[in-house]
Amino acid sequence: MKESEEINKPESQHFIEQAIEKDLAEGRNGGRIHTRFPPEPNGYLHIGHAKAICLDFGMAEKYGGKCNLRFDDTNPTKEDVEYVDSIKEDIQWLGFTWEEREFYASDYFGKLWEFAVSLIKRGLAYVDDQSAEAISGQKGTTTQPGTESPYRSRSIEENLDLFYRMNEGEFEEGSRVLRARIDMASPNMHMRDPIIYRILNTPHHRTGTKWKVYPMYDFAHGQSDYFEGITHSLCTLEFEVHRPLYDWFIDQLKTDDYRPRQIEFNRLNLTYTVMSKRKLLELVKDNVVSGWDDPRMPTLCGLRRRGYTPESIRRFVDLIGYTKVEAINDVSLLEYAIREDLNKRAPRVFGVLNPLKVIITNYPEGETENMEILNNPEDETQGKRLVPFSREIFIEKEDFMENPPHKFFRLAPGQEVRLKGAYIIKCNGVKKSDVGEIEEVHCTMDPATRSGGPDSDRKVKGTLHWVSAAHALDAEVRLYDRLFSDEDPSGHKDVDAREFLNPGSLSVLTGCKVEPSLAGSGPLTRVQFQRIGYFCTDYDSRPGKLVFNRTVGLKDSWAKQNK
RNA sequence: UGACCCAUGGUGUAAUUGGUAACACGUCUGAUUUUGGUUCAGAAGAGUCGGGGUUCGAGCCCCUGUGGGUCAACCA
Repeated sequence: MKESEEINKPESQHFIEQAIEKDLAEGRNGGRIHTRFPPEPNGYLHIGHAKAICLDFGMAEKYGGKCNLRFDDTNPTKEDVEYVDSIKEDIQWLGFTWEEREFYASDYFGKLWEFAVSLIKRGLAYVDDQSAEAISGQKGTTTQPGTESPYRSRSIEENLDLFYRMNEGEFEEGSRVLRARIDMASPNMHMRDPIIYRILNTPHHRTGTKWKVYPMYDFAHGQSDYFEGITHSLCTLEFEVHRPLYDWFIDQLKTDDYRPRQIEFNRLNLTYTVMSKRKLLELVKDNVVSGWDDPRMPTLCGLRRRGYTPESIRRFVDLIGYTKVEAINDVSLLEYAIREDLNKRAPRVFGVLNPLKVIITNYPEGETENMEILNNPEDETQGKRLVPFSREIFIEKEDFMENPPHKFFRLAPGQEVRLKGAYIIKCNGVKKSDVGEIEEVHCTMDPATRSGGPDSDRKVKGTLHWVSAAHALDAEVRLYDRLFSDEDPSGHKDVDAREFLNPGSLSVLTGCKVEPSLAGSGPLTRVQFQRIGYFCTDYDSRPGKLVFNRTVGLKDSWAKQNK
């Protein structure tokens, strides 16, 4: 039955899978599939990278191939080992492995140098002595062809000599570059004699001061693919115009039938979320956030600390798909993915964000009962826990109203509610302070309504969570409205990320009370506080205090109704 | 006033490659429920950017227009 359904409903493939299967069918590259994930170690990975990671590793997995991890470290001025380590950690956290295939573009500096020399010898590259301004001035515009550099037809010997001397440290940064000799009139700007090597005096995090010249992205990426035997070089849409140049270099390099192929897909955009690495770096450097792993950040480590599971992120990526459309994905889909996952795995516990004391006047003073409660009603294998109950408890302030509107199902004078896992109680009155604030709610309980008791199936309008005042643990809770503010920066061009990370998106609640069963729960323990939402214990806890980050809220139709 | 890419419910994707628009999220009902959660049942919502053409038949092919994106870093 199930099988026939699967047969009738074939998995639809995205265009990249189709392209790969076509290549496979045509026997290209000997039927090999080999991809790579090529981050530049200049920042932390964010959820946008997760989309690329899932594709690169996913395609290799699906088609019995391999996926390399390759750090695209051709610009020492921006890169650092700190980032290398975090990137590796995040990929593994997502559940992928590159096995022993950890590579660096800088591994190929020697080969790249030789290839450049070979291009010079073939008259396909030359040293240009002009300034950056002069070169860009000659580039022409998108509608007008460029003009040729006066150095374009230097002799091979002179080019060779100059290129060697560039790498000896004889010339200043910016004084000379090596350019590919292609076509200054090409309608594609990238083909107008692109710069392929520049002089940089910053020491490289891996090769130190060995090199004085460094290859540009276009002169490193495709060749690195070629050196590694990559068959499918998957990248984002903005590299589409680079493809002719990618192919041009491969043409000059290849010696047999093997050739890597670049395929572009749409990058991940999320509503209300700033995704630019440069802007995220600003937030970190200016201490607007506590670090790359601040739970408000869309970085993988930020999401992790916020309580997102790797499964939920992979599921989300799966849901949004791969196309060539510049899409903006709604965060609600991400939130759905984490809710779906946590709903299955997170144990339910009681917690009270804004405590309101309830005194059960007919409950004996000093007595304590341990209520046995299912950790997850949908999954009995998660067991039960004992929650202490006593005369004085806390409930959520929001769960009591002195003058309730119509259809308010919770506690109010004269109204009955069930305390989940315990008794049905009825409110008889309140005690107010001099200024009229409600300090205590006075209730009576019905012993026969204890969970499992004779009258336990009596229907009441609402069920509240609660925490015994004497047993409750202090906690600090951080609520995040969204990753960023209500205004949607994803549609804006050059936004200042700070403007969108408004302080209102984070509120820190102290004086919160949680169930004693939470004592000693380690960092990144994910729980669902009944009626409040899904939370994650933070490793940033201070001694003696439990700190929770809200992962995502519950769907709350009552709140929605009353907006 | 160029090259390349893109256009399907509010959002993201599908459509056996030319056979009469499907799925998920979101939204809205209703039922169950010791979480106003979950689960379950159901509904509304696009006729596929416009205009031509080919065809018995077009979301898929062709032409043309419109709209959007990318490209003129010694960044990746």
